[in-house]
Amino acid sequence: MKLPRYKQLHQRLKSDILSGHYAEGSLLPSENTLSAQHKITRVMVRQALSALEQEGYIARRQGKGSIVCAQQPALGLLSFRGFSEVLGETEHSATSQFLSKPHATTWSKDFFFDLSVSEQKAGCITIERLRKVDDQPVMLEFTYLPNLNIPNFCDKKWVQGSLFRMLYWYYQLEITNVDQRIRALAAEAETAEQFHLDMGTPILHIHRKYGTNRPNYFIYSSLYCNTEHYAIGTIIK
Amino acid sequence: MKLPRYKQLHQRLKSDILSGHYAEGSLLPSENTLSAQHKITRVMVRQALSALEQEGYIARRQGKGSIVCAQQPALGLLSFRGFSEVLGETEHSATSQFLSKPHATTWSKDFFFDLSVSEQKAGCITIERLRKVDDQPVMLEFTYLPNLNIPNFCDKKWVQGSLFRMLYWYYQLEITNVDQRIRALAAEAETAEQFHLDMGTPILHIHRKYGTNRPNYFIYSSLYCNTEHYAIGTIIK
DNA sequence: GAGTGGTCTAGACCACCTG
DNA sequence: AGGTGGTCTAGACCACTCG
Repeated sequence: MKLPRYKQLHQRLKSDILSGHYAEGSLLPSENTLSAQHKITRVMVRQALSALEQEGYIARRQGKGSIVCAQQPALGLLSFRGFSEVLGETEHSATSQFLSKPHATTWSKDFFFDLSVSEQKAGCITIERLRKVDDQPVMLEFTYLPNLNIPNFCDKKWVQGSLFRMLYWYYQLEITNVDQRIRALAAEAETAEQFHLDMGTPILHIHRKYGTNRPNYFIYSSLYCNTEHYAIGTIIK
Repeated sequence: MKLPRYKQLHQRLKSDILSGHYAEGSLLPSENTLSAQHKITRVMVRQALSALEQEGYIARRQGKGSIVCAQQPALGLLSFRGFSEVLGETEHSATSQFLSKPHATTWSKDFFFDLSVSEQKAGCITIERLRKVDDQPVMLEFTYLPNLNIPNFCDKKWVQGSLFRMLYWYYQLEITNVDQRIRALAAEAETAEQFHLDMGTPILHIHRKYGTNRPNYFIYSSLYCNTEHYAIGTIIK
């Protein structure tokens, strides 16, 4: 089980970018330099860099070099956009709080996706978070991780406040795709309360199933969003 | 302005796949064959095939060959998912109808995205479509194309009922990314009527800005969805 | 065993950017 | 002018699939 050398280089560079060894906006060593350092041909170096480029970690400019990109959240998927932001105004202050400590439980009987037998048996870790923008609660998120091969998850420190970064850091777990179902709902009593809204107010709801680089390991999420003042923005490439 | 040979091969193969010259599920000629036929090295053939693979047109299998994939809609972005489908039941019958013939107009004064001066001057082509699933109206879509370098658009025949396929066919225009804002709204009188719903029912709304392979050419879209019975499903890779 | 894609080498020239 | 990434050649051996 030996990794090809260009994949080794790819992972090495990715780790270095994620750890901050190469700062955002700075240049990676040139292709010739990497080629000499790692004693592989430029063709192989380029294969590693192409992968990094495709994943959005670097941008390559002829005559310049390989520029380390600003890091987007997993898949550039989920971000709030205030309408004021569209008009070029100032940034919003976003915060995130836990409604409960992440904890291991059994799956709900009427869970929103079908689960495999091994997922069923393993049980899940439940994470409940409320996100606020400008002190307004805008997103209520329930995340469910099958309790499989993520030892001591609940005791780990979060990395930069991000679940996905944490999963990569401790378990080399990466998100590779998302399958989601989006609906508009009328707020029920409980969610209405969380958002300080009247019952029946239109609320955005998303069911998500994240695929990962571990075969048959999926992460599930159920999100409620108050989109009265902020829309959900997604950029897809 | 000469295209690199591997890009020529890439485009040639893509056209052949889209035109049905290579059927879905069949094999492309082997790398060695393509290399000999086009008198370029295998390295360059592989560069072309990698691009096709990344775009989702082919899947490569060691020892087997390059398999032509089932063609997904642009970016695999927008599809309706009935909940019954999740339960493994039968397919739904989806139809699409024009509420008006595509026509050239000026932009609305309070258009939902900022427009460049050249876009403003060119005016836009407006397309109004209503999509139904099982005879239930589920999506009302307004699409706006800047009237720039798409001659005789309104006279063209649609290709397989798809706007994006049509744009590729006549103008080699491809969608490269999407920036969207999603909200839950209370239905207004007009949309409520289209969907046969009561006013105030929660409705999903999406503003989209599509990027293309033409620099500074964008396509805009405003969508209303009734998600009472069907959720919007998106798969992102 | 023949053919496929996957990995890899050691060169070359060109287009572009920056000092 | 020197260094960067972009394009390109002509080979090689390996891992895998299939008949």
